[in-house]
Amino acid sequence: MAYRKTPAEQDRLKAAREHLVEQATTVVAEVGWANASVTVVAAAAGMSAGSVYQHFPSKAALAIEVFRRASGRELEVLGEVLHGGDGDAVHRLAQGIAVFARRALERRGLAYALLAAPTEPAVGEQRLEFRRRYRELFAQVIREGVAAGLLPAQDPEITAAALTGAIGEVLVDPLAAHDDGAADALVAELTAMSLRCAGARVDARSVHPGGSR
Amino acid sequence: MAYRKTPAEQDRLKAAREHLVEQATTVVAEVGWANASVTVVAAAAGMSAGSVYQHFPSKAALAIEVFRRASGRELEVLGEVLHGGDGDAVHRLAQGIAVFARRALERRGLAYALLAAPTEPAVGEQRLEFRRRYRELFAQVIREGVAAGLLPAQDPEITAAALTGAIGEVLVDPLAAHDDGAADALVAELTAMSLRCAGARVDARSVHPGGSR
DNA sequence: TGAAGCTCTGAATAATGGTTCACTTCTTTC
DNA sequence: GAAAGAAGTGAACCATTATTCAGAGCTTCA
Repeated sequence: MAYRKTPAEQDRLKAAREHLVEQATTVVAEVGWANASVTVVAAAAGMSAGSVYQHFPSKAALAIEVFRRASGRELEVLGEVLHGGDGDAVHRLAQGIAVFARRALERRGLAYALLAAPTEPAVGEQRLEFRRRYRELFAQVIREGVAAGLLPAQDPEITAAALTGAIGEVLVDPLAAHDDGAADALVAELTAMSLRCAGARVDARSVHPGGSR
Repeated sequence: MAYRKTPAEQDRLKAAREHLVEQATTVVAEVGWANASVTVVAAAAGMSAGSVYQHFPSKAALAIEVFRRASGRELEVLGEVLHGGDGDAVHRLAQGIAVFARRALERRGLAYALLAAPTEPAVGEQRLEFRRRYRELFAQVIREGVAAGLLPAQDPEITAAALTGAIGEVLVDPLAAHDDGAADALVAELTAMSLRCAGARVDARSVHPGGSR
């Protein structure tokens, strides 16, 4: 046997795969899923179409990886703020929504691709899956808030679903727009609305539209 | 000249077109946009694939017609309840949401296709367009409610967008599910949540989960 | 250095599904 | 009933793209 993959070679492959995923993410953020063909994505990553299949068994698999990574990051950040943050449940809820919205508005192309852009069924399923997870995160905080007497009795799953949908819908237009006027006002209004939605007594003081992460 | 389209013949053509649109709607409701190929839809309407092009210049045009009609009906019903209904703005808002949700739950397949099922870009654009219109309907009632002192100061456009997204997201799972358990509870909870969202003081008495239209 | 075995390439292939079109069938009118 | 012209048919056509694969070029190791 005259050839065996050396560790360095393995690293190189892994790095190439990484680079491919990153570039694919960029392409998707720029032109949307529909226009991100294998050839275009491969070219952006500086490789040929055929090489993509060295790293992924199909285009769908690559698309899923791109989606999961990007969405996973957001989910993680949201989870940290909602459950690892400080303050009571309502405060954390407000913070979480504000952080989420801000991050989205800072990466419009990507956020739009993840939230709304038309895509192949495989990615659509991921979207549903991740929405379910966002919902679960929200539901936990809401349950906590209800238990602490900060929020009125309600079905936390429904409010959580509503928040997930509401945030997405409120952001869609601003994300598609080209100017980013009034991002602060938007975030403040969205947060206030979300708190009402959950039944928190509106207390503008508990919201700090500042720090964007 | 030995042939001229007779009125009866024109009617027959119009009826055929009508039938095509209706059957296409049924097919879409049953199998989703993705599986509603021209051949399948044509077969359902009892005609050949080629004949579809007698009535529509392209598959996309037919899909758009199907979407606009079905969504248009819902928009109309919602508009009637929101603006033509009786009671104050808050009451009408609650009624509108309840009616919308109920109608969706009674036509799950169609509602799912209109609200969430993956589809070609042309229909996706229609979806955005119609969501904008739903939003506008909600925004008007909310403005009215604010003006009447029934709702707190807020950006009606944002709350309206939020309601649009929230209702859709809350319904997605139940629409996809096969049992229709607890539809009443769902509608009641959704309505209450929506009212909180708009900032109405929750008054369960103002909601009548009854009559489904 | 050279054999072995890998990665990379990109043109060829395959599959899907909308669209066309030569032909058949039906309607109208004289 | 026959000519003129429209509607209907469905198999062939076409466009688009994901996927494959034979060959070129590297990397490893004796």
